[in-house]
Amino acid sequence: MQPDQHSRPTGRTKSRRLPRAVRERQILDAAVEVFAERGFHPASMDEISETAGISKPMIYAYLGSKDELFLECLRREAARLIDAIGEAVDPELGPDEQLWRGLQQFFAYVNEHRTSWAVLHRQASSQGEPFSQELATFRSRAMGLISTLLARATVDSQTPMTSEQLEPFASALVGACESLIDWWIEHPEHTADGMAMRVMNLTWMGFGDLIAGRTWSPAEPS
Amino acid sequence: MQPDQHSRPTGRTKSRRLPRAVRERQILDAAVEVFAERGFHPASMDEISETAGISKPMIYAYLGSKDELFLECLRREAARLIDAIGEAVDPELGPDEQLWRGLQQFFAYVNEHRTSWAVLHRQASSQGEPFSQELATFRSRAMGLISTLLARATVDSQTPMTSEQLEPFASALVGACESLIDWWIEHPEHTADGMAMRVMNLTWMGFGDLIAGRTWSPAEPS
Amino acid sequence: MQPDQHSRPTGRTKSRRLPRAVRERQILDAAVEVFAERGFHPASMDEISETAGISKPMIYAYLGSKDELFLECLRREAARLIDAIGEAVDPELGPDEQLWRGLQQFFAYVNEHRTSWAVLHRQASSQGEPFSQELATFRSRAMGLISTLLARATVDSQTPMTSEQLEPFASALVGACESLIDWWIEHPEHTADGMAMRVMNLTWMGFGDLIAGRTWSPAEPS
Amino acid sequence: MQPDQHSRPTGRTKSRRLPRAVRERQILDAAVEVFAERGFHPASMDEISETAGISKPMIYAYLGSKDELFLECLRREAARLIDAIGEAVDPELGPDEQLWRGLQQFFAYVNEHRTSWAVLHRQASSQGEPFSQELATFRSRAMGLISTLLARATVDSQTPMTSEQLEPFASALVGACESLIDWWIEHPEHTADGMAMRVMNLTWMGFGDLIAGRTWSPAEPS
DNA sequence: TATGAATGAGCGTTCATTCAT
DNA sequence: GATGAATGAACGCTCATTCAT
Repeated sequence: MQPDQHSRPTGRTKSRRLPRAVRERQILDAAVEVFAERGFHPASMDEISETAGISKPMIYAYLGSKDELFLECLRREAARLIDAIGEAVDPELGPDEQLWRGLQQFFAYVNEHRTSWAVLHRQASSQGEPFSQELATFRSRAMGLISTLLARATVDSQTPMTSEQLEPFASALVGACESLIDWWIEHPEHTADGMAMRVMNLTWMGFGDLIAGRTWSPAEPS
Repeated sequence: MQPDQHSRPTGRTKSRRLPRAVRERQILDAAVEVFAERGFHPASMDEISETAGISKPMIYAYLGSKDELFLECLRREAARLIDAIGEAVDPELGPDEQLWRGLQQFFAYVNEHRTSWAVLHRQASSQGEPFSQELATFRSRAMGLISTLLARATVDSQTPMTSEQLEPFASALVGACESLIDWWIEHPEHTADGMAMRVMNLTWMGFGDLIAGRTWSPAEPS
Repeated sequence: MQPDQHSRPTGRTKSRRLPRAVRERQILDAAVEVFAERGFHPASMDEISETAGISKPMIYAYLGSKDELFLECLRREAARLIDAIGEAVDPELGPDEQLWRGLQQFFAYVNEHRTSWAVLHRQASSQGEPFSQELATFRSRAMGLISTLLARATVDSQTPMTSEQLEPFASALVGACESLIDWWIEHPEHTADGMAMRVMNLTWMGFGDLIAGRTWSPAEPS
Repeated sequence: MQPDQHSRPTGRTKSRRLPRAVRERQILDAAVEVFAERGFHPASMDEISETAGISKPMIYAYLGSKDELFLECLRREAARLIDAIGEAVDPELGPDEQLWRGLQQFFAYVNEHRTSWAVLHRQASSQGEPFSQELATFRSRAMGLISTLLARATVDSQTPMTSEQLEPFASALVGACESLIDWWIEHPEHTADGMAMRVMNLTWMGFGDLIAGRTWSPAEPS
């Protein structure tokens, strides 16, 4: 019926016999793409295997079930994001500058990896137990960074706060960022730095200061 | 699941042949419950019909397809939430007090209607176009309230801000609340007012003030 | 939900309490219309009841199941067609004139009652046993008329033929007419008489005569 | 049902994992059988898959939806019938002899493939647009053959007729054959050649000649 | 009498998953 | 190692039919 539809477009004839690591990367790339575009349930293993250019049995052999595949996507993308942010923060700086750098990097990363973020955040949060659990792990790592940072900043004040007390604030900060990204998608004319600045103004200064005309701005030439 | 919700009027004695409006409510109640527990796709019309105690054909006759049913759930729950919040705000008060009342009511409502909130927020945001559209409509209404409120507050300041400029801050505020709810679920020992207070401290005062030991608290006995 | 959609368009307020015969006619009219438009299986009892302006339980009370309803449609429409044709034939005339009159009337009837014909012929012939049986009954009555007519015509010839021998020819004649109607639908510019003439030319004269330029035409002014 | 149709090659020893082309043939065979026996709508994909000895998903993978499957049946059977007839006609012969051979072959084919014919004709003609369209295509090909044949025959006569003028006659001829087959089914004692002869007598000679005792018969020993 | 309300049963379709080669 | 072939199980949806009022 369809006689000559074989042979992948990319010159690789047959493309067989690749090392396992490469295959796994191909599969995960395709999976992230398809999960991001369709959502977890509507994404079919058929489409993922076609996108990856690898037959379904291979996917099952390498990554297990659809759930495990999705979890693996989650872990990889989360690690990438955390790494990107971690590299940007310099513990020598003041707390507001550290937060600022982290936010800068966060929005820059999301800007460049929209699909990753879609998989990571929106899809994972809405599916049941195994995934939201994984997402929670990632989130708590991000929140841990933030609350530790803030805790250190209060150490010398009159009312030092434990990192545990600061956890809900970190959570709220993360949520604020996630929500702002939705707004950003509909207002793409703003820059990543502009978005980070908004978060600083809201969470460092607060509406009280904003209303009074006091805003936050980064220190002299970064 | 919710033991004393409506209490079958006639002690389960074949209370069939109810008027349409009643059936529609039963169906929507069941649908919200099942969608919240399973998520949109995994929720099956069979389970919804069993939960509602009504056969599937009636669901289709009254509410249409699964998509339409979900949309209707969304609309009802969103309207309820918005109403609950709207009733709590008194335009005579100062902006921080208004925000405070709104947040109080919001967390109180969510506390009492966890399943509604799950349907409304997490499920709707992760499914495709027809639903995220509906959710956006609801969200923008909430954000409109907030940004208008803040805009009025800056009118007399040196740097008045338009409600449009304040929109991203409103979006971030909403996201912060949503995220805090996740944290709350894992720390249920806190009260709704405590949660609202945290949001006030973050968004009205900001980390800057928090670190310096300045916090927000409601006006004298309300 | 839809508060004021009652009250039939036709002034009859409520239209209740009509004699049974009238109800049955309404139902059959609607059924023929819907069966003709949709086909037997795709036609739903819901649509029939809506078209008739009568609730479904009434249909079941008066005409029985969907199958029985369709059979009743068949019987009524077949009787009408046979009657129309029977009235046109005058046993005093010659056989070709009788055939001609019958065909005239047949095409005239079909022209005016397309939906009836659709129900009668195309739908009935393709559904299973109970219906094709009914259709066969009708057909054999029509074929009986024709073959009797032809048999009488051969009585005085050298090779008289029994009406039984002529039956297959009658069947073929009926089939030719049915098929011509399909062609007619796509060439509606032709008149009913023109169609009848074609049948006469084919079945009375035959290709042999046609090719030789000999055609049939009705007797002097009818 | 048909005992000696293909004879499972390996005596039913789990002969799974067959190439696609073979499976497609099996599916189409089963589909034709079931569609013919039950009709289009009452035929269920379940029964087709059981009859074919193949699970439903394979049917969908190979042939698409129920509609597409039916269309494919139509195309295959129509092509077979047209081929069978086309092979029988010899353009060197006179027009009546050509028609005679074609009819001979037609009745012989239908005699051997009753189910095919049932699918082709009765089912396709009564279902909606996509199918009657396909049937019309097939029919017009058959009619084209006939009317061209007749047109050539009149070329040298006093009143030459275009193939377009002859189209309705061809249509009627086809309908006559179809209807005769119904009669044949109830009188199976007649031979295929006998049936073909009846058509010749009706359409080549006409009732006029028949009544007068003039009949058609094939040329000397064929 | 007349009907809105109600359902059992079934259909077309799809998908994650696994054999057999 | 790699894949085309294959399926059990389920899902969304509809329909003919009947009950209770």
